[in-house]
Amino acid sequence: MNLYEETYKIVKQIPRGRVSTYGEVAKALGDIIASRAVGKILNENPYEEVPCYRVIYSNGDIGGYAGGIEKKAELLRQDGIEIVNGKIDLKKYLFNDFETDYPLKKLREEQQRLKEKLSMEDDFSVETIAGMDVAYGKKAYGAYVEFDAESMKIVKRKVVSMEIKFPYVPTYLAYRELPVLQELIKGEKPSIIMIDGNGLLHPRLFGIACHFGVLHDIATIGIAKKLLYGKEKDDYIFIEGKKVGKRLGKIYVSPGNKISVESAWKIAKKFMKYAIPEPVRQAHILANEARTRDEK
DNA sequence: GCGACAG
DNA sequence: ATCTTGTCGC
Ligand SMILES: [Mg+2]
Repeated sequence: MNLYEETYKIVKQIPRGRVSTYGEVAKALGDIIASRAVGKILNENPYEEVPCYRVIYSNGDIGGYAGGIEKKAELLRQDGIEIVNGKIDLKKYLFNDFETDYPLKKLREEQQRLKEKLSMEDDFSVETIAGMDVAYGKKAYGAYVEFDAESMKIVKRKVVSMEIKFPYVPTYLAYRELPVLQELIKGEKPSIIMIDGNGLLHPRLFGIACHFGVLHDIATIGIAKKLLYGKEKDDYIFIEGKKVGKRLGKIYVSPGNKISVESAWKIAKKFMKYAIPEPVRQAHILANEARTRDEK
């Protein structure tokens, strides 16, 4: 699923003389949480036939335009739309009767379905611990760094790159980064993988670490630098009363698959040298080096 | 303008 | 996450 193309397919439906909003387009994609992503996607619109200038703020303000806001206003006036004091009357001009199959709703349903395959019981060995992360430029660059658990030394490094097909949308991070991680894991079989992002610490209890863990039937740990969701109490994070993660200094550790909150936290702690566990930190550094080398 | 849901 | 550079208003 390419969310860029899905978005262009929707925006293309806005007729001349009407406007829609970033939020309405996001709703047509299946989740209003993607409204900022819609703005980003339209900013990169490569298609002449996709009238991205017909998408404005939900308060009636014109919003941004890569070719300048003045150009956007001019194009809208050419469509016959009145702009009064920089505002457009949405009561009069709003279009939201989109034909769509709500792709984000389908992805949400997939998350719910795959969640059934999750295991929260400890079921792992501790021989090698890998970290994975992705950096972005024109393309996505993924890095895999594997540590030997006893010597704490790096035993393997790997980098891949591929086209970006999905923007960052809160709670759908997996759909942006999973394709890269899938490519990275080919031929590798670490005991445990630490992934930059959340595991259970997610509104649907299914962050990228869970998703990857289920897909590959492997033990995973989510390592997040900021709190996405949940209530914090005494270093533990709860979602609807369920303990889903534990704070480790400035970061949030949550189980992905085949591991408990406590075990995930202990493994992460063992690899703490700076603010982020070494496997993830090294993967982050390596991914950025790959991008810089390739694009700059 | 603030606050706002990982990366 | 990336951009991209100042020292700051709030
Ligand atoms: Mg990352």
